[in-house]
Amino acid sequence: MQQSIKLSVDAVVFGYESGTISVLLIKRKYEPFIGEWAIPGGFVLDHESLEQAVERELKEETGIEIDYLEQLYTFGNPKRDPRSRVVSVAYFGLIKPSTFKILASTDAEEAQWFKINELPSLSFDHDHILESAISRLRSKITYEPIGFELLDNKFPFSDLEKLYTTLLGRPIDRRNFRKKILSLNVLDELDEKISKGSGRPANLFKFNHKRYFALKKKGIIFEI
Amino acid sequence: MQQSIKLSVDAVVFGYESGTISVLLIKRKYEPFIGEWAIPGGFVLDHESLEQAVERELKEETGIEIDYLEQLYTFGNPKRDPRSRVVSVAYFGLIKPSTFKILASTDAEEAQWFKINELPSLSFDHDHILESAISRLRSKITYEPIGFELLDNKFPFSDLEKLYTTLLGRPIDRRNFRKKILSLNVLDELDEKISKGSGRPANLFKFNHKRYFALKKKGIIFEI
DNA sequence: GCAAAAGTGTTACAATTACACCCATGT
DNA sequence: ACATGGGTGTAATTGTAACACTTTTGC
Repeated sequence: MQQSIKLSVDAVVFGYESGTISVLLIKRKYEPFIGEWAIPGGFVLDHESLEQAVERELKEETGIEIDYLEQLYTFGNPKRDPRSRVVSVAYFGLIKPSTFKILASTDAEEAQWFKINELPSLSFDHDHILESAISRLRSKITYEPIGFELLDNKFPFSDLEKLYTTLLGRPIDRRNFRKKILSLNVLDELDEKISKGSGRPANLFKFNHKRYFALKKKGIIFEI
Repeated sequence: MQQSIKLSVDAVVFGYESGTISVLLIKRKYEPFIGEWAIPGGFVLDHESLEQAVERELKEETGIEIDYLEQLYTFGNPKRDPRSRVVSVAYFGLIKPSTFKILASTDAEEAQWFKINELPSLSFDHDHILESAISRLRSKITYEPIGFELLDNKFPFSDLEKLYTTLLGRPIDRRNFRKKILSLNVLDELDEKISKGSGRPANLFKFNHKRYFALKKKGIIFEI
């Protein structure tokens, strides 16, 4: 068999901080679309798994190490790359604010965070990939606790609430939300408070992975 | 760039008839795993889209034309094919009983239906792919009306009910189920009855795609 | 003492569940 | 007339949604 299809991976990485969701993009160094913005990614090496390829490319191009990674979709339109046939397996990644802050401060010209409502236009079919990723994030947050992957290990309840209102694009009743989340019993309340300058300091919470997986095994599912 | 990864597609096709779900498998004609059962599929040609490749392979290997097709997942473990690096984009397909019956009757040795609780062991990582597909089918049926793709255009309500009890693996209250489905207002009751030999003849229903897509646009989602 | 964010309960309403008998046909 | 599968309503329970005031801190 003769086949000249190339295989690449791309990663849409989301970060969250104080009410805004951002995506990590890179400025292309090579043709085609040199100088334009694109989702980080690249060709898969013969010996490595797809996940390894994503992680390698992310590190090479943006210096980042990802906290959460899942496969999104494989884009295989024959014309998606103008030069040759390239099929791309797109991934969906999340990072915690601590990582976000480090990266945001290194004023690298090649990699940059963009708020998801201030996106530049992208090369290839990357607009399309990004759209899929955003819609996946929005819907997934309602039935799996991936939101916690966008927050630090310890967080005040209001951060979680703000994240949800941001992603869902509508206000949430604070009391009902808190009741519902706490009733799942997957958060541990810590003996620690955080103050944000003004106002009453908030208790910190921690997501309890063990308890969540135990619930999941029993078939009890997260739902907002 | 030098890359020697090959790209294939595989399709897990489900069919349903009178209380059992079946999967279409083929007996391999070539090495490796010659003579063993596998999911239909093959290499993607340079010029064709992934969906075209799936449809072509399905037709070549099983003679089938699919009623519903969606991408499942891309399997890229470097060792999944013992001979060389092959990444496979797996698809998930559904056919209606009319198609099912035609195929089931042609006693082709190469392609055969297997009930999902009487599966043979499969070559490559196809057990794994099949597992993913089954779990996708089971969960997807609860939030999207793909069940209708497993029934004929006209069907008695009891067929739908039986399909759900089969897939969910538990009994459903007939009255509640009917109430819920009918309240979605996506079924048209026809002026036609069907008799299954004994018992009261059943009214036939038809899934109304237009009405469903209209609902979906408004953000109202299917849920069982 | 006031501005700012955190924390907390109750009631009305909607959705889900449980449950059993009659109906239309074939033999 | 009986066996077989189809069709139907109501009440109890549970879950969801709406809603406003008090508490703790910084300035």
